[in-house]
Parts: sequence; structure tokens; C-alpha cells
Amino acid sequence: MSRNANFIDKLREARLRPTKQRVKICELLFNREKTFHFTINDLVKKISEDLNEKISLATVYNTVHAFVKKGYLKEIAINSDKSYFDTNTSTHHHFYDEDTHELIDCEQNNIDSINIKNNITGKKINSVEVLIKVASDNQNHN
Amino acid sequence: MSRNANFIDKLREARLRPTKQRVKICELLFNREKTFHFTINDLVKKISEDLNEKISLATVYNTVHAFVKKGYLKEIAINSDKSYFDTNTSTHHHFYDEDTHELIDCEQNNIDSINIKNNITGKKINSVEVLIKVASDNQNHN
DNA sequence: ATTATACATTATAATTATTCTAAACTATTG
DNA sequence: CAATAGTTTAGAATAATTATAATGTATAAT
Repeated sequence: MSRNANFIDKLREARLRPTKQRVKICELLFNREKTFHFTINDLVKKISEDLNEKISLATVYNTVHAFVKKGYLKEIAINSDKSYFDTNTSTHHHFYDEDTHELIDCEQNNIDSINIKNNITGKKINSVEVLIKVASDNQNHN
Repeated sequence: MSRNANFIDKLREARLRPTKQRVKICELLFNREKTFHFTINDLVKKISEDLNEKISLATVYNTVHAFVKKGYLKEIAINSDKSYFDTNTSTHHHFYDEDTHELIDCEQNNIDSINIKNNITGKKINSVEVLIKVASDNQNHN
């Protein structure tokens, strides 16, 4: 119960009503050590498997988007037909496994700091992120 | 006609039959000085406006994908709701203007070469691309 | 040239991801 | 504990993309 209380506070701080669906999703997403990368579909599956509950698809979309807006989740752009989300909201890089369609964090210190020599005039840089696409070594790419 | 002949050769080299639809799309995409960033929808619109012709949507998808496969176009990851394509197929990076939602090429020599210290074991790196998100200096980000 | 064949194009249907809608529900406030 | 403002829900709607199957066309073999 104390863990849930934390999530309730977390939601309240972001002026999100701690509904039971939101708290459940928080439990799934934030009660973990390692970063979690997921699509909406992954999350829906996880809800029905791990929690043995049903949260409507529309609610999952709404909740995830609300969390992105409040900075609890980060959306990641991959060349794909789906949106990926990340529980690691810090600026960091990614490996994308083209075989398994899996996203893996690439810690910032795994790449030397990136220096952009010429920026667009009049604009400030908000983020610099690297996407490294990898595939099995013996893959046949024609 | 000599320009079209070039495209016919270009297509033949890639073992793509130079059908009239493919040649038309080549004309639109590759008869230009500057890099062209587009979505399928942009291209379909351009075909009907610029050429006053109709190429079926399925053909536009097939053709663009064939061009990506043969290295005439490059797919870029920005938004996950649509696929963006780029006539600049060289390894290069992108600025994404968060105010205007515009994509701007960032040439490779604008960033020092990126060294990934530890790669995923058993995988080979297919591409390394940087996305630099920029916004107006006096923008209000909440 | 003509024909046969393999590949392309097309309209349309199907699929997939996501958003919208409007009614029922629930957390908060008074 | 009622009022109300925000939330959830199922299902419909929309948007992007892919599949299908019939028709058309470029190429290679006659």
C-alpha cells in the first residue's frame, strides 16, 4: 500500500487524478529497476498478463500521453509504424535491434560528447540524441 | 528526353523496370538541387499538382519502398505517426525544428565522427544517426 | 515483330495504430 | 453525501499502410 501511496502522490504532484487505472499503470511502469521500453500494445498485453485486469485501450493511450506530457515518460522516434515510450526520461541514446525490434538504452558515456559545429541560426538546441541501428552479424542484407 | 533517359538507366542499374510511373516519380524526386524531405502524402499531392497525373496510392508506396531498398531514398525517423523520406541518401544527421516541425539536413562533417565504445554483442552496427531538436531561443516550454 | 512470361499497376479490401465520441462512472470539493 | 469536473469505457471513426487479385506492360525468347 505504501508503494501505491507514492504513486498517488506522484500523480497528485502532476495534477493528475489518481484513478485506479493510472495507479495500476504506474505500478507496472515505475516499479522496476531497469528502463522499460514499450509500445502501447506491449503495455496493454502486460496489463492483462501481469495484473490480470482489463484497462480499455483508449485509457491506456490517454494515460500514457498524460504521462508523457507531465514528463513521467518519454516518447522515442524510431523508423517504425508504432510509437515507443521509455521510462528513462533523461537525455540518452538508443540501440535499435532491427531483428527483434527491441530498443536498448545506450548510456550517454558510451558515446563521446557530440559537438555540433554549426547550429541553425536563432535556435537553441534542446536535445541531441543518437539512434544506433544494429542487426545480427550474419544477417542477409541485399 | 535525355533527363528521362538518365532515370531509365538509373532504374535499370538497380534492376527496377523503368515503368512510366517510376520514371515520373524519379523526375519529381531527383530533378532538384536541394534535399527533399517528404511523406507519401506529400508525394501523392505533388504528383497530382505538378504532373497533373494520377498514380495509384499503392504504386506510390511500392515505388518509394523499392527506391529505399535500392538506396535511392532514405527513410528517416522523426514522428512515429508517419514515415518521412529523404532524397539525401548519404549518412547524415538532422535538425528538427520543434517550432515549425521542419526537418533540416545536418551534414556529417558538422559533427565529429561518433564512436560507440560498447556495441551490443553479436550485432553489427547498420547506422548511427543523430537527431538534434532545436527551438526558438525565447520559446516557452512547459 | 510477336508472343510468352515475369513483373507492375491498379482499385479496392483489409489491417493496424491511433483518436474521437458520448454515455456511464468516480475522485474531489463543498 | 450531493454537485461537478474530470475519467473511463466500448465502440465508431480516421489515418497510414499493406494485401489481393485482376488487368496491364516491359523484357526476353522465339
